[in-house]
Amino acid sequence: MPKKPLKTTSKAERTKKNILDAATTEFSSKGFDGARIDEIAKRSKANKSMIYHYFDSKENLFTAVLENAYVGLREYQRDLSIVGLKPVDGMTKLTGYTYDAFMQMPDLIRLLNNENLHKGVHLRKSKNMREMYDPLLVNVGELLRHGVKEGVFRKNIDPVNLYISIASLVYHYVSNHHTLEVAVERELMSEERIAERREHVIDMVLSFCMTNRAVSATRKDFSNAL
Amino acid sequence: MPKKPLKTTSKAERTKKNILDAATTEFSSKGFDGARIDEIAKRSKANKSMIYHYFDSKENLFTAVLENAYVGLREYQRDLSIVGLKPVDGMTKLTGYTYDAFMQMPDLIRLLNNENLHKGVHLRKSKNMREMYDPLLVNVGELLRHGVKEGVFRKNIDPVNLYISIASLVYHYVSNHHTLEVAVERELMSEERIAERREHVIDMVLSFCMTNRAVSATRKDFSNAL
Amino acid sequence: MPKKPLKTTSKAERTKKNILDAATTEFSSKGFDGARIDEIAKRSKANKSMIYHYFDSKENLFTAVLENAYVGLREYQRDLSIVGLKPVDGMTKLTGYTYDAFMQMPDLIRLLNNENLHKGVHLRKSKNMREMYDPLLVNVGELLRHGVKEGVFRKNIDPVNLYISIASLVYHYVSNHHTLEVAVERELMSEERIAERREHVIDMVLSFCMTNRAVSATRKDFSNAL
Amino acid sequence: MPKKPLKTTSKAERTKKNILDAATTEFSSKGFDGARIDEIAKRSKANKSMIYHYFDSKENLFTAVLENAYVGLREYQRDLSIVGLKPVDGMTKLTGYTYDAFMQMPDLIRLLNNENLHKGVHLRKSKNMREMYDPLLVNVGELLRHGVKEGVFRKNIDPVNLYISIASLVYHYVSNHHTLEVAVERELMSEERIAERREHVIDMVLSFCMTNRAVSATRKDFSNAL
DNA sequence: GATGAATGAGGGTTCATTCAT
DNA sequence: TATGAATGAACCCTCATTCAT
Repeated sequence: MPKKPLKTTSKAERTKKNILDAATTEFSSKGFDGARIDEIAKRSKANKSMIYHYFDSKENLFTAVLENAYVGLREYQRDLSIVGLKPVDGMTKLTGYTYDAFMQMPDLIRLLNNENLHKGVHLRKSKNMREMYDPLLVNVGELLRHGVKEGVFRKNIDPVNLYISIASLVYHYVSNHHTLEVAVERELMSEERIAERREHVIDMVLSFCMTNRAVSATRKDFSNAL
Repeated sequence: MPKKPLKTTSKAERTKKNILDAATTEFSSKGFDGARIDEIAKRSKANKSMIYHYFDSKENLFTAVLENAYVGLREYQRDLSIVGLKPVDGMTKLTGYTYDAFMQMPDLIRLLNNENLHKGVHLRKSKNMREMYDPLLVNVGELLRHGVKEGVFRKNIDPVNLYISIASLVYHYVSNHHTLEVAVERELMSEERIAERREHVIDMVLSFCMTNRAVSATRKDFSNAL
Repeated sequence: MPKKPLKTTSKAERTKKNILDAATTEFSSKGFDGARIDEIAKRSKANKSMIYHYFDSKENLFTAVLENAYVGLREYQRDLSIVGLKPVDGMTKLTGYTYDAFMQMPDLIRLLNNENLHKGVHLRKSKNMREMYDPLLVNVGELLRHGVKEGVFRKNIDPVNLYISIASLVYHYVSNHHTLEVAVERELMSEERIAERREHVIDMVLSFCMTNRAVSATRKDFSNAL
Repeated sequence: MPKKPLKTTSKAERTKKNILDAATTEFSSKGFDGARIDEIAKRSKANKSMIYHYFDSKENLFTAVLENAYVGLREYQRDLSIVGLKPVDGMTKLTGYTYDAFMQMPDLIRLLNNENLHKGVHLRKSKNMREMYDPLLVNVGELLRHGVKEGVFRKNIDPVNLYISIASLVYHYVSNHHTLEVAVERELMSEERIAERREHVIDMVLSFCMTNRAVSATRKDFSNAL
């Protein structure tokens, strides 16, 4: 008779997980420098020393958090299947899916912003992350090639820049909505606005890629917006 | 013969300016929480107490820095004239100009990221900044209207979302290039890449706005990019 | 056999106690504003952070010190028994005992002076202290009533004012002896003077209360004192 | 023809006076360590450097303030005349007058408390103050002698201790009313209470001095006070 | 005599990290 | 593996004092 049940996460692992979760919340809401180990300990109900036992230092903990969040994104992205779709449908789905992904992961966005503030040191240090290719990037390339072959997408589109643009259009809206709201004097995170933005981004990406753009018939009239 | 030269900024003002400059560097490179008052003092060659004499608190100093950088951007933007230009030329110039502006102001971008981490509290608190409308936003609206009237731009484009998109395409590249570089395994801030990106962004904006897109004939061939 | 000895105060409690003791010395000798946390840390051999760990702030530490000293006084006072004594004897004992108490607690006196400088904010904030009635006050009332009933004490004496007077006669001598010494050009804290003062205070209180004052036959001759 | 009018306080003197007044307020309300030079400068509308010009240091300024307040008290006391009064009337007047004096000078009381906290260093250092004899002390001695000669006052009363007692009964009430109020749960500084206390103190002093005490017929009934 | 700018030591407080059990 | 106590460097901020004009 085994002492430990097989399929159980050990107490140790649970503690570690709790710490990681608490750290994710703390780091993403306060940034690396604003985050407090004490707070992470309190929130994870772990003893402070445990954090050092498992993660050695604040820096390492941050890296672990970042890695973890990154994996989450990649996993989310890998759930998307565009096989068998026509290029336009694929691009639409891909863009929308990416949009949804980031909308659901504001934590990751804040972590990445922080990482950029620190010039990407943690990301660069982590072998895991460097080796984790981005499915979005691969998919964009794939779709572009298909689309070009079928004549629906323009030639000469740099997939890397397109990838960056899709990410930009999606990411920036979540990342900077606080300051954007002040500039545009409009609330941006209401359900309606979020849906509108989704349409807009897809429209933008397709307009850019397609040789003949089919304008959505259902589009709202913005002629009096400003 | 006057004792004092006429065009002298007072010593006090110079000190204040030095502090503000040093603080801009420090805050934008380390973020609010990572920034050190001691470092600002050292860099500005001012005594630490002077900082408090002129700015009362770290928080206030940050607000002053943000405000100052914001004003810089607005002034830069106001130098742009699109009067008399055709809509397409205007939009091209506007987008390119915005791109250049942000490329030259990485500090501001980091400050804004930080401000978003803190949910925009400083920005919202500052009456000055809230009242400073964004020329880009106004110009985008203007251009869209003209373009629609002349039949070169699509109807039904939301100027606010377009404004956000232009900002996104430009801002994100500067803001997140460290993490993007890891993802796309490409160096992004070389002169060549920066120029390429500029083209790309303009292309994207025009593709989106125009009814009949004129594809740039000189566009590079990216078919083997990935 | 138990691993831990039974009567051990935990290490934490000992540290806390050390801090409180050191703080009492520091606050009572320098006042709230003159007291230095660094000094308290040094004297208590505790790390400065421990002070904040246990007491949160200088203000709270002061309150704790005051409370602690107050409790000390009340405990001292509660040791006094006047049951069964005749009113005059009781009043004599009570006054003398109070005198002795304050003589032994110059720290408390300085703390109270400081508290009065700060308008009693700490005292008023502390529920504990507000609820701690003063045995002296109760006893004075009791004795007066008995004495009046037995005809040895005058009617119409306000116990509150009498209480205050006893406290005044005792307290002021300890509290202000430095300036008094300059005014009267007499050293006041010698054993002899202290004893003399004790007699004087008791005499004063009795003179005030009694209907027929019995003049002490052994009283010194002061006719050439000045 | 003189440049300066003779009987005018010069601007310099006025500045000095303003500083002294502001310093008195500041020191008496915050104590030596709690007082702020900046605050004194602001309140006196003098430049901070002027304070150092006239008074050299915070310490010296405090001494000047104390000296000044002391002189005020002495001057007040010197206005009292008891010549020609019968001993009992004289003692009554003297005590009442002292009571009134202290009631009007809470600032001085706080300064003296502070001085005692600092063990009287400033007072002892000031030759002026050490040489300023206390009229109260002289008068007490005088009255006692007359009273004894006329047979209305007891022999064997130590004038120094009596002097201290009168001061105690008066001073403590003003000095410690904040903490006393908490202890006796009674508001102490209302006009009525102040008047009551005055009666009480006089009664106490006379009871102590007189051979045959005449009990005031108008005395309130306190038998239910507690 | 008066002003405004500057100085530097140090004050209260925080926080990542380690030690002892 | 886990706990609680302790550490020490450093952080933001204050304040008495001085300098230059």
